[in-house]
Amino acid sequence: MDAPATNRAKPEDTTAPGPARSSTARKDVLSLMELLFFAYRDFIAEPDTMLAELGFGRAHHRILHFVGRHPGLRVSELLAILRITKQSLGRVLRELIDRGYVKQTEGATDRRQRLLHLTPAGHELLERLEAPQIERVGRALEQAGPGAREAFRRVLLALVDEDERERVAALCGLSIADHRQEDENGEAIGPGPARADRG
Amino acid sequence: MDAPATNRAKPEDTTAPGPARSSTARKDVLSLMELLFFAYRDFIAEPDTMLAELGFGRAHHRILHFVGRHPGLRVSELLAILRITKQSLGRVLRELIDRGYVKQTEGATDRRQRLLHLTPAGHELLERLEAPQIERVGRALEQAGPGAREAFRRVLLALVDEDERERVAALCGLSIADHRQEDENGEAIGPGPARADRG
DNA sequence: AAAATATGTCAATATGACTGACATATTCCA
DNA sequence: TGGAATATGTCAGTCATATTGACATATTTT
Repeated sequence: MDAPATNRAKPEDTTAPGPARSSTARKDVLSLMELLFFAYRDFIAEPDTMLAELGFGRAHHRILHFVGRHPGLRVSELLAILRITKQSLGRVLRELIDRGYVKQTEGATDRRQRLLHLTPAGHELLERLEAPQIERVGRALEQAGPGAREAFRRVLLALVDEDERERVAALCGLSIADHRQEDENGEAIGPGPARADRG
Repeated sequence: MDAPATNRAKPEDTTAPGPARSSTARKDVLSLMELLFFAYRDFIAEPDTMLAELGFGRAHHRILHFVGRHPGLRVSELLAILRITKQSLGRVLRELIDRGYVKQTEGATDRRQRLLHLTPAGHELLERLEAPQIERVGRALEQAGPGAREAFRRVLLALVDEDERERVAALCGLSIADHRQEDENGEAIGPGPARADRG
């Protein structure tokens, strides 16, 4: 299709403070932003359909995902990750608990904490929801060729707010310092400044 | 740009062997999916804040973006891109028109069509909204090193539904066949099958 | 002239956000 | 020990954005 470094991009004049982008480079970036929109749009389409059939929404999926991948997650950590208020989380989490997809346990050292876990039904549902997404991403990485995975990862991580990057990298089990932790206890996940509420 | 509002999927039919993923590769992919969430979350945070101050939402930004980049876009094309119903688009587009950010012109050859354009105020607003995003993406690409831009582009494009990929590539002005068109007339943008309504 | 197309609009409903206020249990600290 | 801080939950009201369904109008196609 095209040579790896097709110079549609321009010789990258990095003169001024920050990326002093030429008009061409600017359009390039805009194209990528658009493409990111389309990729994301299609990336969520399949689980959205399944969720709708269950009377759930995207918010439920997000919770299932993060709880599934980080068992023992605390409510406050989940709030920080999703960047929503506890009131917003409240109803959605309640539905998941009431319908038997998520369960809560008391914190071992701090009994105020509610540590979140998936039930077997929760694991099953999450697996069903994400199977098409895993398939899609896996295939995309293959199609994009060798090295694309790493480059993709680096760009995504660099898109994250700088002051959040380290925490996100740790949460996702990615490099930066590559301190992976498969801890059952939420405390390994992040010292979370628990913004609790915004108002 | 922002979070899509999709609500339907394609049958995708994964009959073929596909990527026979090992448990490790699977976790890798899940990490990337998580990272995509965080990247997207931070990517839209800045414009969201600005929009809120104006009494606008993400939907307004989406319209401004696509109209801004593809002047003369028809309503039906915009619907196909956003994958929403005309009723959903209706109110938001009306607000943008009423407040002087978007204007409509009659189609030259088909007077039923409403071709969409930004007013000078619309251009200004869009520029303000996207400046931080352009900055963010540009910086991320630089930080990710040479070649990252191309790899990122390839992965994103491969994430798009296969049967939409060519149209998306054309719309974004990206390779595949590299038939770029800077047409003032929306017809160049896509033969759009204008699904109009779902109900 | 009838059918199809492009667009617009009214109405009712659902989801997932928000702010604000307040309640409870637990832990920390002076 | 007792008050402050923390972690969580919940009620109430509002907003933005999406949905389905029905229908209206102008224009083009057949």
